[in-house]
Amino acid sequence: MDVTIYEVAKRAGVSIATVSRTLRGTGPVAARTREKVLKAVEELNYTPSRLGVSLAEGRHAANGIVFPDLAGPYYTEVLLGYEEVASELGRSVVILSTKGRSKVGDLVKDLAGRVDGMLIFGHAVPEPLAAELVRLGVRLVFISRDPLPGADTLRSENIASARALAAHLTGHGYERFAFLGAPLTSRDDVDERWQGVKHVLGGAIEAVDTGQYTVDRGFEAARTLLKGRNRPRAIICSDDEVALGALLAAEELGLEVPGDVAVTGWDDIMAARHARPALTTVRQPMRELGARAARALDELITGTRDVPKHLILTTELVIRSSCGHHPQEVRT
Amino acid sequence: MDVTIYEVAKRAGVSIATVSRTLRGTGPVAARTREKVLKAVEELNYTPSRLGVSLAEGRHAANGIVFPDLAGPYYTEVLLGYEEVASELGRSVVILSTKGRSKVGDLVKDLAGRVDGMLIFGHAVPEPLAAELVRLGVRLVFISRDPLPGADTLRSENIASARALAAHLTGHGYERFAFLGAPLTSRDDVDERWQGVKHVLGGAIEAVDTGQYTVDRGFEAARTLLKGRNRPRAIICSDDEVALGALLAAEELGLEVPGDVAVTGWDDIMAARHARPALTTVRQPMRELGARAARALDELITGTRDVPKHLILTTELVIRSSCGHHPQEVRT
DNA sequence: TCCTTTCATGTAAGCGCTTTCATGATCGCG
DNA sequence: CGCGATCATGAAAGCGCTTACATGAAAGGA
Repeated sequence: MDVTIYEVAKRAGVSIATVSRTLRGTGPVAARTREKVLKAVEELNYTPSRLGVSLAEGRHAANGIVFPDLAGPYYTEVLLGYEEVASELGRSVVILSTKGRSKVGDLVKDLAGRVDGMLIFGHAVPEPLAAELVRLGVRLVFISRDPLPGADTLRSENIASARALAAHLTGHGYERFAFLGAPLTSRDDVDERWQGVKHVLGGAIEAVDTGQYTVDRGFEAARTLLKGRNRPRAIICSDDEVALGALLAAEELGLEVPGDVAVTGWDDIMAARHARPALTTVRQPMRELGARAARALDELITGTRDVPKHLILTTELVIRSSCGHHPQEVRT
Repeated sequence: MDVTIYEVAKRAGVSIATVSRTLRGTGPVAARTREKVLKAVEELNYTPSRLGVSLAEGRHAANGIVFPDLAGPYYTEVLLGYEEVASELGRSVVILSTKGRSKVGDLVKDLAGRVDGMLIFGHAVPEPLAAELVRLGVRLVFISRDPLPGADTLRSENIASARALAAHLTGHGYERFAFLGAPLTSRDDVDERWQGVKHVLGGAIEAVDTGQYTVDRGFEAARTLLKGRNRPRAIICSDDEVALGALLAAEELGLEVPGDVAVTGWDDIMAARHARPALTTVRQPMRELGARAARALDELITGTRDVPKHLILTTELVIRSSCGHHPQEVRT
């Protein structure tokens, strides 16, 4: 990768401006000259340096994405949608995970210096840093976060689907509930889910902290809960991973799901579909989230739009067997 | 992000060389001068342009990764391990998916121009392009691919674990087998798995094509197979996703796993653990693969090593309930 | 034939940063 | 006191590329 435009120009017997014009199609080039240039390019196997192009153009042709941790299918699916659209738009995707990293501020700013804009997940970046990035004029789209002045936000709908989920469970006749995976911050996705189910179930539901939204933490908290004196008839979990943990706990304690205790999740990840019983959950349009984020960012980067936008994508209740028996069981 | 080193230099009343020296610690700077520079940096909120630094240094401080498609937990886990080590080494990670993309060659070369080296999965990149990248001097590590002159390769062990898996199944007394998910290319991971089990089972096993290694394809092929006249007693699957499809097929046909038909997978993804029955599989050290790839690439990039290396990481047979009953069942 | 327009091409100035080398000042040693 | 070494700093040259603007040639129209 050591050939420069100067060598191509010399071999073709033209100026570097003509080489650039030929390759980029930005100006007139005589047919014969064009042939000479393309021949030299081929012989020398020349590919323009991304660095040189980006510096000269003043743009990186790249998008950043910052997430707390890629572990968990939710983030992966969003990344997939994001990368696909970014690539269609001619941009690379540079990733950064912040979990367990020191000097997050430096890492994020370094990333900002490499890309034309960034997608940031919820609270992967602390509030003061988020505000600073906005102030610095970085083009930003936040996912699953309250609207922030100067940046786009994008999230999935939580409250209505949480209400629908809770209503569905009451339709099974259950009267005592627990919400596993209490919200860690206010106004984030999980808090909205909690608010939604609490709206329907009121005093019939209590929130139980898991600390993190992982299978292991879900398992531990559910085991403690199910061994207690006040065992809920149904456990509504913050997300599918916590729900998978709850399924494991029920299994270990010899409890039937949904016969003894119903369990629901959120996200509709692969493992939720393949668990037995298959999890009733709420499907998030994760790829769509990523794709929409990439398009929103494109508008900001190209200057097509400079007024921040706040989008909410719909979610969908997915009824499977973990919440209870249904008169007409369908294949999951 | 518009502040340049010239503005900092002007405000501090020094040259840009002194600003650079101060920030990078590459040469002597008087204490008083240093204070003036740092003050200016703080007041102007200056962060060096990644582009400028990279062009001047002649290095990108970034690693690339090319995969066929991120869908499926296998790739995600590798990416996690890779990104973590790359970040420790002060490098960003730029991702590229090649599935369904036209002009893969251009995309990959563009990526090569943005990074100091790349990790490429198996056959995400066609053979001629792989050879061309090597010829161009790109620092490369391939995962799950036969040794290629001039590049590192890294893979998980397949044959020995496949043999162990097949031997375990014969220990259950089964005599008729199918291998679901026939190899698409020779000498790749799946081919090695097939060779391993065939070595043990010989004429007692036949390979069945799925076309792709997905749940849906596994489901279709397994349904056809299990409805046929020559139903195997055990299905060894190329990977966990195909195996999950086979579980679904058995379920739909009212067959008990492992009572009527045993099923095994490969990878040990989350969904394999949470399926019921939980899948017997072979655990790939996916994160370790990614981490090792990042370290190998670092050696090539820094020039610590310039002789290609070929590594094989061990895999581990994980016995769960899908292969048959065991005298001492353990929690999965 | 002359003038205007269009095509084609090259020169030069950046884009933002790093670093080599030259220079001046100061300090220490003989 | 003079010389050599060390410290501190700035000027200049790139790193690889894009593109505005100037210039010459050719073509077309009056």
